Amino acid sequence: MAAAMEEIEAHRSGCPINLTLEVLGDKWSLIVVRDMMFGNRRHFRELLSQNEEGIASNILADRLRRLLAEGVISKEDDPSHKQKAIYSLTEKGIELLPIFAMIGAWGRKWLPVTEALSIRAQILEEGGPDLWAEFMEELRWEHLGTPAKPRTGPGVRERLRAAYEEVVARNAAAAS
Amino acid sequence: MAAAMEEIEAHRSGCPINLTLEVLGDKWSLIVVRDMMFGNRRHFRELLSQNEEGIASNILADRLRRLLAEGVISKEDDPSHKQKAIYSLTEKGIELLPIFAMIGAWGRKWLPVTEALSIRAQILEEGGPDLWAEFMEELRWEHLGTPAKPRTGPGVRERLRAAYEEVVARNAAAAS
DNA sequence: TGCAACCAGTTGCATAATGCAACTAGAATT
DNA sequence: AATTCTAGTTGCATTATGCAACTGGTTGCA
Repeated sequence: MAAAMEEIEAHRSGCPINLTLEVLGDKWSLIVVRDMMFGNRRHFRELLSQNEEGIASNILADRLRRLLAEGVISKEDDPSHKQKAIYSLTEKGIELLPIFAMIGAWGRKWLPVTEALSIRAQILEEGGPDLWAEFMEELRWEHLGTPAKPRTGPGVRERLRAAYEEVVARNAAAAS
Repeated sequence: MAAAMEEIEAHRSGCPINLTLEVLGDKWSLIVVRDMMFGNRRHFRELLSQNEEGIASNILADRLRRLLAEGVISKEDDPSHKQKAIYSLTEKGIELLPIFAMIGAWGRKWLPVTEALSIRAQILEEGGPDLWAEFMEELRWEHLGTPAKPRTGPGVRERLRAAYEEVVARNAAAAS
């Protein structure tokens, strides 16, 4: 009863949009998940140093802590290095992919995106729910250790990465 | 040139997800848009008093100002009342609907939502892109003044509202 | 004409979140 | 033994949020 009351009073409302914003409604949480999902960053230092937006280490530590508490990500020891922690997406985190796809599509249409950084969003938008499902299966294999189906050719993330590299290379050539 | 530099330096990165978070990445902006979209709140006092989460007037004023500056909403005088302002969604704002649908679906699956406040998300999820398109057409008519197609029966928002009322009534009956 | 209710906010102040730079402490590498 | 790599922490300044009271004007009604 007391626990139930606390549960109720801990939230502004039981609206799914509000509850989602209570978990992810800030400027950094989804950036961290994005880097894990699309950039395959699994360690603290990768998330910190390779982050495009320049997240600060204390903010990153705080967000990892919160996402962990919310069950969006999980954390385990890296057997190859006693000090290394491996962060993984949970099923709850993996299922954020359709939200990213929609946000990416909206941002690409209405905001001043750069070509290189929005090519992934474009591919994800054009691929539609089938591609999202394929990517989510790939993420389950990588992050949850579920058995992977036999696949021919590169995975979704690899295709997204290759498209990104291609744009970067093309722009570099055009600038010279 | 200087303006272009400012444009570039004003953003953390040109990633569509990041740019979207710069506009909507806080705990209140999407709540305000949600109330305009699903609750048909068009005046300051409606948004303030009927808000489920208890938004404060200074926060509401600030968010309306920002959303206006970002072009997500528009503002005009109410001809029937000199002091009344009417807030409307722009096309940019209306096209947030698929994001709301995805966020609603995720929140409904993973967070402690209440039945009454999540029935709309359920209907929107079950209706899929066709229902979203129908709702967006309705919003264009209401907010942008585009000519409405002839329609038989209640609109999408009305159906969502009726479903909500039904759950509330059923729960009230069950509690007595 | 006067008064209450309504309108869109603003103001002041306390608390919380963010951002930056430097720093810690243990583990692996050379 | 020294350097580098690991995941963070700490202190401090700035900014955002939240609450409650308040403002200046408008409208409706007696």
